Order: sequence, then C-alpha cells, then structure tokens
Amino acid sequence: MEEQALSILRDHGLSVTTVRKGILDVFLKTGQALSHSDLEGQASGQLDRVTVYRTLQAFVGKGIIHVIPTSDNSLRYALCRDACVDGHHHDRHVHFICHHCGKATCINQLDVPSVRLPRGYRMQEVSMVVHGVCPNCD
Amino acid sequence: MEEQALSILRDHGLSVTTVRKGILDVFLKTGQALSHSDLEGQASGQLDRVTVYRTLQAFVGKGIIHVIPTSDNSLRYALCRDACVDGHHHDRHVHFICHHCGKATCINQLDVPSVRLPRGYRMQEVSMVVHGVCPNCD
DNA sequence: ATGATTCTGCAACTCTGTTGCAAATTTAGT
DNA sequence: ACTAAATTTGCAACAGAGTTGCAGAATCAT
Repeated sequence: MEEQALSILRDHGLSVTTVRKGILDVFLKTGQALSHSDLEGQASGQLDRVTVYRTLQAFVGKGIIHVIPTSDNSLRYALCRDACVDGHHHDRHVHFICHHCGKATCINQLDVPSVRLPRGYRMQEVSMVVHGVCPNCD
Repeated sequence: MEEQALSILRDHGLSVTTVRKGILDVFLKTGQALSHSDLEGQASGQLDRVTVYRTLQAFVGKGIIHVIPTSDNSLRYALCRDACVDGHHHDRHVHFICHHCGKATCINQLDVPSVRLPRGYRMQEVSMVVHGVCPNCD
C-alpha cells in the first residue's frame, strides 16, 4: 500500500511527501470517489485545507485522479484506473452516486457509450454520472 | 415572450412575480443553460442573490428548469423542453459545455444512451455532459 | 552535505450558498 | 374592488468553499 502510493507519485513525476502519500493511501484504501471534505477528515492526522486543495489539483493535473461532477455541486475525485497521461484522461467509465449513503463509485466495468454530436461540435471529454441507490443501501 | 413566461409560471402553480418573469425571460431569450452568476448579471435590473437562489430552487422543484453538473464546479440551469412533472425530470438529453466561451447548451436532438448497470444498482437519474469546443468557437 | 527547488501551513481574503425576519407583493374570497 | 391570508422579496448576518501570498520546512539533484 505504502509502496503503491510511492510508485504512483514517482511515476507521475511528483516529489514524494508525507501529505501526498497520506492522501493517496486514503484513495487506495477506500477505493471510493472522495470529496474534498471526505479527505480532510479521513486522512490520518489533520490536514490543512489549502494543502488538500493544492494536492488534488496536482493529482488531477498529472492524471493520477479524475474529477466527477455531481448534481449536488460537490466534486468528487477518484483514482484513475489506467495510465492517464498528463492532462488527458482516459477514464471513460460511468460513475455512480448513491442518494442514500452519498458514496460515489467508479463503475469500471461500464464504459460511457459513444455519442455522435451534431455537426460543428468538437468533443474533448465526456462524463456520465448515474444517481440512484447502491447495492449496499438497497 | 412575456406571455410565455407567464403561462409557464401559471402552469406550474407558481405565483406570478416580476422577478420570476424576469428570470424566465432570460432563459427564454438566451436559450442557453445559465449559471447562477449569469443570471445575477443578465436579468434586467439588479437581482438579489438570495432571491435568485430561491427562484432557481423553486423552478427546479416544479420541473421548469433542470440542473447540469459540470466538472468546474459551477452548476448550470436550463429550461426543460417538455412537460416535466414536479420533481421528476425527463430531460434525458446530452449537455455540452464549451471550454472556450463557457456556454452550456442542451443538445436536444441527442438523448443520453441507456446503460445497463451491474446487478444491485438502482438507477434514478442519468446525466451526460460533453466538454469540448462549440460550433461558434471552432 | 548543500544549494535550488518544491511543498506545506498559516493568515487573510473572496465567492458561493444558507437562514431568519420584516416589509412588500400576490392570491383568493367576498 | 377591497381585504385578509399566504407567499415572495430583499436585507443582514452567517457558514462553507476555494484562492492567494508568503515564510518556513521538506525534498530533490548534485
């Protein structure tokens, strides 16, 4: 686990620090998509809000995590499955958010179906988010 | 235009006020998906922030407008195309957000493709948002 | 080990969104 | 058209989310 976090940081050209390893560990342990405030609470030892913001930004920029927009206006972040090159994310899977427990999950088995946009539109990223009730809460 | 706003309000059982007609007019005129701050600026005469929030909430609740989540953490709102019953939205179309001009558009011609979730997940709402460059900015 | 670079945490600030309340407006009944 | 009840508005005050600048601490490369 510790090792995994370390190599993720190295592989993406980020310097290895306690905070970054800590935050990555939370992602690795929970396997969930987490909000900013989730992280502030869960990571061992109190984290500075500002540092969390900047760390998440760095991770997104390097393609370590991706952003999941939700209709309740609270962004979630989740580990990228495969190698995401800097800036360009290949996370074309569906995301699920449970109305009951609030947990956000990557449905890795389910890719976002491709759509054909009307003439003139150029597509860069797609996101598909399903809201509903998850297996645990049903 | 004026008439249209008025009948929308009546049809959804909301009392008719200057503010509500004004906000609806902006939606009708622009035909775009607007953020909260778009509205604060655009509506004729200065609007109180709080009133705009409450008006949008009321409209969403009554099915007059729907919410579009974006990955830059700013919700957009857009008129519902058809009759949306209270609370239950039938806006299953794809949304597009331009990275260049920032405008959000409903692609009414394009329905969100249906997906089959893994066993145990119960689906309530789906949203599909495409980020890219729109015809005007290309 | 050391200097250069990067990261962290603090303070202070802005922006976003919410709540309570009194005055103004709208609605419905007569 | 008038009035009472209900709803809406705008203000003030607040809570939370997110940003910026900077000095000290940690990390990296040599």
